[in-house]
Amino acid sequence: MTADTANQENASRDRIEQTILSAAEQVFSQHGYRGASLQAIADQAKLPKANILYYMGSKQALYVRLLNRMMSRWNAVLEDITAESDPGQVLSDFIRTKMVLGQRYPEGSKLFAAEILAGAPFLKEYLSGELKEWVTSRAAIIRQWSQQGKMDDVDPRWLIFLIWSATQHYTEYSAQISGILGEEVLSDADLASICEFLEHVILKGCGIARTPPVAHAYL
Amino acid sequence: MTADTANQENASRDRIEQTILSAAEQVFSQHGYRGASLQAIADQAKLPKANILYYMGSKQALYVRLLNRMMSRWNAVLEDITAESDPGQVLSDFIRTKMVLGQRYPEGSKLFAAEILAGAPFLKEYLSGELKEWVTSRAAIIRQWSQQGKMDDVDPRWLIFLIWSATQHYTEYSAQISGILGEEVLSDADLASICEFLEHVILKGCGIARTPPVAHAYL
DNA sequence: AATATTATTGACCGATCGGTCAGAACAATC
DNA sequence: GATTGTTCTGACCGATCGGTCAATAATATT
Repeated sequence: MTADTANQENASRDRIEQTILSAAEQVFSQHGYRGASLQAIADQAKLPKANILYYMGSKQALYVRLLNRMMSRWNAVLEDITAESDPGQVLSDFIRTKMVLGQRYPEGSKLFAAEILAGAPFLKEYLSGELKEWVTSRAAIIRQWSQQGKMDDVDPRWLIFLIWSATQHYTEYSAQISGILGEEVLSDADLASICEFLEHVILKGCGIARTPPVAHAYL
Repeated sequence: MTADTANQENASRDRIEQTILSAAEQVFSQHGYRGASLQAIADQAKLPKANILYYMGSKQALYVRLLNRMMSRWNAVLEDITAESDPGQVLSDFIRTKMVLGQRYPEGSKLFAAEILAGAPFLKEYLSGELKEWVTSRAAIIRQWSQQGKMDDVDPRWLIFLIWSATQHYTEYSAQISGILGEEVLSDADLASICEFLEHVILKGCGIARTPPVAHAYL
């Protein structure tokens, strides 16, 4: 096997795997792990069912792989904040980043939500390990901001959960939002309006002076 | 059938139906409509599978019945607000009521969430009908509050969604919250702290002067 | 006591589940 | 062109799916 053909083969394999992962993400996110069937995933990917198993091994392996892919997308968020950071800037970015991630990977977000609803059987370890550390360390920094008088003395954990829930809501409850607003998908104007609202309420609610308004390219 | 025996029979029937509904709510809320099996529900209820179908007719009928029961619990929320109401009092109550409802009916809340995640196949009509009207009418009142200068000029729809998401989060993501906090269930002190936080941030964030602090019995 | 009604459930139905496997089809190496 | 290795997939497996049904048991009505 030459380097050329190896690359070609791998590229072909990658393309097929991406097709399967994308199809599986849709089905799993809608119906959860148990509710999803390999046949439904195969239909979505327009491949024979046996082909799915040939590439992914098993239903569980496919599911875990999707979870890991989604988790890895979150690694960069709020990675480099310090006690000296500007709370307004950081929280603004946090809100916008989470909002963009949700809009960019709606199926991944819903997949995560379904996993949590089922009691997080495959993510228990991650939640009580990595994610707990993530929250603890960020909470410590936010507490320092409060002590420095940069913001009100609120419980940082509840603040993080608030931003999580508020942003996640618009992807996971998209069916509800659409039904209520009467729009099939949120327009860019809606998204901008929502970001603006969340920043206004959360920053003001935490007693943070807003950083000078900059024109954000949030999508 | 005498009146006495009729009551007795109906009481017996009611008790069995409640057992089934409760068991089904647990299973459906964890695994969604497709992921739930009648056998799992029967095991949970400690009844033969055929008995479930004898009382409920079909899987779909059982599911729809659960959805309706959950929806009916929400009917009273924010029912009697007017342009003259005090925003601080109303939003405070809204936050606490939603928080209590989520804690009181965690399985029902999760059931609803799973239905929305699946694309709301059984609730599309409700969302774009009753619920849309509910939101529209409340939004109109909130807008009047803004015009009267009682609060900032924020989009009332985003405000309603914010309160929904923030409160719902603690029931639907209970597995995540537990994992991160390292507590199996939220303590009463945690709940009080969360309510306090949400009121502080949301009211202040909307420019609403807080109503004099009253000792609330929120659970 | 006899009869009618309702409640209960094991056995079974066709369909679908996740997963296996043998062999066809295809491509790379010699 | 023969050989080797990889990709692909129809056919099949036992288990489970939602649902039916006939029988039995229990209860009401007469």
